[in-house]
Amino acid sequence: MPVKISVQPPAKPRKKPRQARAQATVDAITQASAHILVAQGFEGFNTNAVAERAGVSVGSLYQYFPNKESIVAEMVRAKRARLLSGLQAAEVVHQEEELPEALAALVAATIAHQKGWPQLSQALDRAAALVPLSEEGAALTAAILDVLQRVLRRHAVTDVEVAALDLLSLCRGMIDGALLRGETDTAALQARVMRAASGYLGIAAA
Amino acid sequence: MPVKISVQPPAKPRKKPRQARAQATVDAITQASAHILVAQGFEGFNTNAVAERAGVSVGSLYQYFPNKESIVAEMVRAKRARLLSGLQAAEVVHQEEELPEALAALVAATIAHQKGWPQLSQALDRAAALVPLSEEGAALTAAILDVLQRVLRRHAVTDVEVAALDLLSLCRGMIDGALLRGETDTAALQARVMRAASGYLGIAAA
DNA sequence: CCAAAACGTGAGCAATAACTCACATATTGA
DNA sequence: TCAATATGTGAGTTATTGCTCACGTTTTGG
Repeated sequence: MPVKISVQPPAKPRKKPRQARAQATVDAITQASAHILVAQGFEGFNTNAVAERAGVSVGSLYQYFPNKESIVAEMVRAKRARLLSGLQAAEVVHQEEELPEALAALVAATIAHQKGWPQLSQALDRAAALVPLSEEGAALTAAILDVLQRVLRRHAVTDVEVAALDLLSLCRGMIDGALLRGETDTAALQARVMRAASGYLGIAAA
Repeated sequence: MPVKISVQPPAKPRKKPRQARAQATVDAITQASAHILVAQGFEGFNTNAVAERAGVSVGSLYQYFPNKESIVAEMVRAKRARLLSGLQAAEVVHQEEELPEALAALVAATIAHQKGWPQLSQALDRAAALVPLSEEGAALTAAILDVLQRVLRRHAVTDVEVAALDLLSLCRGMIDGALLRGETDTAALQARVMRAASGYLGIAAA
């Protein structure tokens, strides 16, 4: 049994869809992948099942994705990109306000981001650890942390690197847990997360 | 493609090891499983690899575990049992003290529990979602929440059910994140977690 | 000492799944 | 109109892996 190669080029690129029907095929594949990831996890995520559920042939799948990992990698990339947009928007809008308000905006953006389909959010987060991400995917992760660090630094928080990581872990944990057990009152959730985050930073909640 | 059967009896039991060498075999299997889970995740966790790494034959493996899921289920059960012990001990020792001190003891127990081999802790937490746990495993999870709820209730915290879940998510997230990125200063970590938890509960840190 | 029970072995069966390829159909641009 | 290009197909190849079973070895109890 040969040991897994430590790092290999994340994915030899395949062709991009040029016609509308090709884009529809790609969309069907990612949709089907989402459903299967939620239902079965990365275990049980196989290209034959994805193709069948998407209503396309495996051959079509491999025209646009070089391997099954790349499907997940692309989904993770897209999700990270959406979160980053949300956070950047919140950062800009609340640029002039005090820390509690700015933080509240970031937390709200994170909750909104996970709220749509929390099971998929969780499945992708788990799967992200098992596949080689694209360069862009990794860069997005760093950019997300950057936003948080910038906001904290602007408000004179000390030990910004650790604080950003801690706050991200804290929020992810609480939000994920609450949404997965079916909580729908996002205002209440937001308030609870803010109590914890404010306590961490030693400030009063907004 | 037949749909996965929703719920089947978690595991038909196999024989228990009676002689010392049999116990050694079982231990070798769980040790090997730990290494493989850490290195490859539940993906890449296969019985042939486990047996080879353990230095036993697959046949021996299947004498004590009815299927590969049951190996993980047993590891999860054992880990939950250890955490529960730690929490119960902390609960008893700090029974007479105020909430900040009692909470600090619980947090310390949780950190100590994850500290030994954080990668394995994380791998097991992830894998736990993918295998049917034994009844005992599920009961242990409930018991862990119970300890937290008892402590909170004793100190007149409101909304104990939600608070217990939130605190558990919050701690898990922060502790996991910090230990996985190699943090070794557990006292500092404990202080940061306590700031967040205290803020959540609206009390002063210990 | 010896039979029965416990333990250990590993080749190999059957199922699954990643991925290819030879070929068919649809669309486009001139 | 029609070739070039894009897209779609799915049976088949190859490798992996969960698990069994027929058999050998070690330990135990009387």
